[in-house]
Amino acid sequence: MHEKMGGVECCETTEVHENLLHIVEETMPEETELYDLAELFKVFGDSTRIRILFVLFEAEVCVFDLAEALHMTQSAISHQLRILKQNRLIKGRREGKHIFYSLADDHVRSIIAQGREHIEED
Amino acid sequence: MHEKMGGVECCETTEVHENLLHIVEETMPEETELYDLAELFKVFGDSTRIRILFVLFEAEVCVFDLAEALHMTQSAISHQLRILKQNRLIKGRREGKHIFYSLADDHVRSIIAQGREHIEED
DNA sequence: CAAACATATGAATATTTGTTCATACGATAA
DNA sequence: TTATCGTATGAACAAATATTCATATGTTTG
Repeated sequence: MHEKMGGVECCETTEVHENLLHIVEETMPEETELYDLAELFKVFGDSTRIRILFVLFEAEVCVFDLAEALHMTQSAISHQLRILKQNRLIKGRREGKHIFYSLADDHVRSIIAQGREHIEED
Repeated sequence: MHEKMGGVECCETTEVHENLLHIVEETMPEETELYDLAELFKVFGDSTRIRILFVLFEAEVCVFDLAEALHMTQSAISHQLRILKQNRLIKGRREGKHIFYSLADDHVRSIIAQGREHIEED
């Protein structure tokens, strides 16, 4: 009887499968939200961007100073700022020739804080 | 006088730079922690792994059932489980031929929750 | 023991991604 | 306006990564 599932043999009963599939169907976010979530965390998944965020934790800083503080090219920083801005992690404010960047909201702080907590476990 | 900074001309005074560099030096985590942080978030930065985690939010599940629930190859799932396990986001428990996977701790839940909150802003 | 099942893993491939280089854009000052 | 400064951006290249395929490992059953 079990072999009639199309070769599927894993686990004891088919009930478990149906139950799981049902629960997954109910609680799994929509395809677009899953994609956006992954996209968001991808932004945090680069040490250069993380370092930029740590600087912006302390002050509102222009591109040039960010580049200097992190010992990186203005272009490299600018490219990363663009990604951070697109994902609404930071925002830019123009003041003459400068553009000063700062955190967009406090989720950035709490997400990174949670990450640090996880890492600092033994 | 400003030109003597080695061509550096940005921003009004050199004080700002020194101040920023000092603050950054004080508050920036160590190189290894920054790398580990980025590495952790990189793990969340893939929709397949996110989907696996959402399944494990609901139940302890074996590899085969995960593959079935997510309509993916056993091999693809296994590769991703390895990454999740290496970063201590999940843990495996052997029971006969099966290996049941579950969340390692609650940081996983809260990190993803924070991510969803950020996304669900207008 | 051999056979079957559940899972893991190495190699190969296609795609994604971060940095560099050159250049363009926008604002200000002369 | 022209020159200069601060920033943005497109193309190119190298490095990282997710999936597939084939195969190996480990466990149970006959």
